[in-house]
Amino acid sequence: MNQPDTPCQETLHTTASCTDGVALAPEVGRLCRLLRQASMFQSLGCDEIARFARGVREIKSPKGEILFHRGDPCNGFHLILSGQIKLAFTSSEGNEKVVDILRAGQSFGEAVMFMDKPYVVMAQTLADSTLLHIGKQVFFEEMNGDPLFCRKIIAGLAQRLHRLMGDVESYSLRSGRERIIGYLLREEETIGEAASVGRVSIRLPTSKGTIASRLNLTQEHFSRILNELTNAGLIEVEGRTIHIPDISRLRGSLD
Amino acid sequence: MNQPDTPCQETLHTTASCTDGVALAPEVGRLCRLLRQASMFQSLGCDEIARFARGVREIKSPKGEILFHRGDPCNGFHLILSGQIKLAFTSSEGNEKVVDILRAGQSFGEAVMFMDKPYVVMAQTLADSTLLHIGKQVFFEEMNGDPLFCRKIIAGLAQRLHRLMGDVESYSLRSGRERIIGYLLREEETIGEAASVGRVSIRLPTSKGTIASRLNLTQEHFSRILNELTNAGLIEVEGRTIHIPDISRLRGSLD
DNA sequence: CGAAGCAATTAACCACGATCAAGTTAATTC
DNA sequence: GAATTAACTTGATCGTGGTTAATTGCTTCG
Repeated sequence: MNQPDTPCQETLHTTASCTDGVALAPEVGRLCRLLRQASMFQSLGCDEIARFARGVREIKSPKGEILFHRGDPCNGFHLILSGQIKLAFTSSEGNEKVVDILRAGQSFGEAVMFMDKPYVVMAQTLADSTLLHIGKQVFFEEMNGDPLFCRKIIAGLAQRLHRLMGDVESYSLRSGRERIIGYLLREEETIGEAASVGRVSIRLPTSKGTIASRLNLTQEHFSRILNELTNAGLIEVEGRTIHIPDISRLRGSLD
Repeated sequence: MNQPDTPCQETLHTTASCTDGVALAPEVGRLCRLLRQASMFQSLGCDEIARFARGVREIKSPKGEILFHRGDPCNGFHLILSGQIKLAFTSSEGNEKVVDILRAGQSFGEAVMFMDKPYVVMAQTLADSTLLHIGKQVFFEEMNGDPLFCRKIIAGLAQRLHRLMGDVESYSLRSGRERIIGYLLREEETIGEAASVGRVSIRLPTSKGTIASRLNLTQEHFSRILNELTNAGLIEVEGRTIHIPDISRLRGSLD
């Protein structure tokens, strides 16, 4: 189903040491720029970030590649520079449940790293992607002296918990239709411009099947509900693009 | 449905200052003993814990009382000293979904506290309970100078995330029957002695309806499945006590 | 002691959403 | 541009689990 499992990895450290001591500076500058994408690194100075260099490696991964499976040991976490990643459970019967779909700027795997347990989900690229892998060793060392850095990490974990709680809530007390509408509205909020009124369009970030699974629905059921919403005049489907003629009406259809 | 919402609270600080400077010492000793129940405080010395005193208040709450509703502002977190608490979502139609059932030694509300957002769940006592409320102010101050303390908090959050992921997994790819069996096995593990073989008995921590909701089932469905399992000879139900004649057979029935 | 209230069980019925099976686009590859 | 595969849609059918409602203990309380 997927390409063979051979990520083309190369550590930033290696790249730097190939050139020489002097050439380290621009490398650090790049690392600095890249890591700053994650909120937890934003408060750090370039000199502090430089200390991460030896623990960071860059990963370029084509679409469909599996970054890790459930059960694999975890020795760091990932930060997405570009592309798209899905996290998913896979049951013994082969069923798959997508837990999250992540984009550039987001990170994953921290929680597991802090627990010294193997991964509970698998991660797979949904598009050609480049990511950074930050090794747990360096990371832990850097945490020890820096409570502010710790605070950032805590903030990140708390936010993730919050999101997951939202998922649990919608899985357990919202219908499929409600979950889809909620998804569209949220997607519009994050992608679209502020305070959109009236007509807006959303491009789905990946295949409908994957999004369906993310919402705990089968592809078929997802398709049917999209059809219902179309018939109700709430949306117009055009391939991967969803037009919403009147977003406030869609919002209103939730209650 | 419930008693009026008037928790009988009293700050440990107030209690201490009623007596006098000298009487503060034993109070701190008690606080020390109580807080140490939570893993995040275990690494702290009594002198450090003493600094929390002004931010901690003790809450005695009768069964059925609501500690907070969704939407209430959060200015600290709770540690259960005795009793039992449920966390639950409530939908606009009045449906309730129990997210977790917590016992003495466990804490809740940290994640929300770190995010400066209102509660997303409500908390209600399932039995007469006593808890400590630790104010966010003191807590944050104490974190600033103590990376090890931060590490403990991170560990706690990571663990909670892990648990929640387990819930999401079971909600989305296990059947009701599987979830119940899984629950019984986990309950046996935490309550029962190590490596039990053969016949064991479990006393359910609270009403079947509440546990059903925790497992994303209705009370009726829960009852039916318990019946099925009984007919299959896998369990024997005796009120709130579940006897398991052969626990390895129950385990085996999962695949 | 009986009334009231709550927890639990049981049964009949129903619906949401899954499964299975074709069929249709749409995107790749040769 | 035909061939192949993946993504999506549509329809028929089925089943898990929800809904409703009646019944039976089991407390609690007057």
